[in-house]
Parts: sequence; C-alpha cells; structure tokens
Amino acid sequence: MNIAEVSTRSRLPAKTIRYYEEIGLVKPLRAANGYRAFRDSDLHKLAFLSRARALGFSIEDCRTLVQLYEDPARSSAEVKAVAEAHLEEIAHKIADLQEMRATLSTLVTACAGDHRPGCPILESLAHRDREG
Amino acid sequence: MNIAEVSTRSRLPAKTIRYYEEIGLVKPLRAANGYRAFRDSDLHKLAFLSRARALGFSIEDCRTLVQLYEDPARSSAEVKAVAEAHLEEIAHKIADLQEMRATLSTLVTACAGDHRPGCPILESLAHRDREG
DNA sequence: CCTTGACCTTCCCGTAACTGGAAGCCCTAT
DNA sequence: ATAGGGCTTCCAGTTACGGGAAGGTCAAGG
Repeated sequence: MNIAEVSTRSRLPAKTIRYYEEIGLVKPLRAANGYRAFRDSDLHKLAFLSRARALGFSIEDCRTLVQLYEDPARSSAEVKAVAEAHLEEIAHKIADLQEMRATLSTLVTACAGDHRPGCPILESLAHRDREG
Repeated sequence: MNIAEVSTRSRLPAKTIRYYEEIGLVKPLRAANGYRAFRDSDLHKLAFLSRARALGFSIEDCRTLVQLYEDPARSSAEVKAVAEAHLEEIAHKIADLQEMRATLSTLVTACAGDHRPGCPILESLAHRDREG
C-alpha cells in the first residue's frame, strides 16, 4: 500500500503518517523506488493511533498504548492506569473551561452590545479587585 | 518598577512579560542601566492581559481587547463580538472533551485493571468497526 | 517517444505561547 | 574584592503537526 491509500483508510493525513514514521511510531518498508510500502499491520497500527488520538491521548501516551497492545504479557491494569490518568486530565480541562464559560457568559450577558463605549467585559478585565 | 515587582503584582512570570514586550503588547521604558522601567499604566495593562488570558482569550484576542479598552470611541458591540466568539469556541471544546470523557470512562469502567492482558480499552482502539 | 498530471520523496519553515538555560552586566552588602 | 541576587539578551525546546518548495516516479494519452 502507498501512503495515499493508508491515509484514507486510517483517516490520518499523509503528513501525519510521515511524521509518525519520523518519531518511530510506525516503520513501513520501502519499495525499490523509495516509496513507503505499508503492510496491513502498519495500517492497523495507524488506525489504532488515529483512534487513540481522537480520544485525546498524547503522542507519548499513544506510544505506550501501542507498546502495551503489542505486548502479550501486559496487564490490563497498566492500560487502565494510562486511561485513568488521561481521564483525569480531561476532567480537569472541562472544569477549567466551564469556569471560564461561566464567567464569560455572565459578562457577555451584562454587556449591552450597542454603539456606546461602556462595557462590563472590559471593566471586569481592567478593574477586578486589588492587584498585588 | 523593575520586572520582579511587576511580575508579582500582575501575576505574570517575568519571562512572559518580556515576551509580551517582544510581541508589542507592552512598551515599558528603559532605565539608564538597561533595566525595564514599568509605569503604573504598564502594570495595569499587564494585569488586564493576565485576566484576559485567564479567561482563555488568545494573545491576538488580547491585543484586540487592549486596543478596544484604550479606544474611547469603541462600541461595546465590538467587545461583545470578541467575547461571544470566544465563548462559542469554549463551548465547542467542552463538547469535544465531554464526548471523549464519555467514551473513555465507559472503557475504563469496563476494564478489569488486573494482571491479565485482556483489555476492552485496547480492543476498542484496535478493533472499532470497519476501517476504510 | 514525449508530455502531462497525479503521486511520491525530502527538507525546511511556521504555528502558540511560552519555558529553560547559558553568558554576562549591574548593584548592594560584607 | 567578592558573593549574591536581579537584570539583560539570545538560543533552543516544547506539541503535533501543516504548508510549500524542489525534484523523482509512474500510468495514460497523443
């Protein structure tokens, strides 16, 4: 398989696949003309990576997950630990964003949004409480 | 004021303040010895930036917000537009993260987390549906 | 046989918003 | 004189790629 086919089937841009090779996530063979020659196993791994990335795992997490996937002596506890850590990160990000949203939406609601200069949003950014 | 004082009072790392100068967000004076000499207005602007960044606004948004803040002829509608666009982005991110969390937490729950290799998380990443 | 166009290759720069660290000047206190 | 802390600039690295240039390859059409 050439890169274009693998790209459509793994739903990863060709650029991304080349990058993954560069950082050692996949090691496709090479044809005589220099083209990358992907095996089914390469495609499979790339699809795995694509799904893991879609769940927000970092590249390093993905590397770990692939290693675990390929290790028949793994324990599910190792996998679960990675997933749980990531889950916590996600929860943290959600909480942060929700707080931003709460503050911002209050301000947006309070802003008239007309032609006049007075604006609670700017006032809040400028004024808020004591500074240091 | 030297940079250390401004740093503590604006709650921005000195490195960040230097960076903000580099990209033209603040323009502190210089003392004879080459040290940055911050005025109250610089501190005020940096505190403004600090709060805007804490609400998740991009640097470019911050630049716009500062300009609006300093423009007495602004309309609150302009400010509101920036904030609303950002609010939508935040909502989008939250939605994405919540979807990830839902999928991941289902998988984590289903995973035994013991010494055995069988793991629904890896199976899901490896197997899911047809691939292209 | 030649050309055209779609692939493929490598290489290098740019992104966002900093952070870390090195090399070196400045200032105060001992 | 020296030690320390604070200040300066500059360079490199971070994450996970994307854009685009320069150039080799391959299949089809004339």
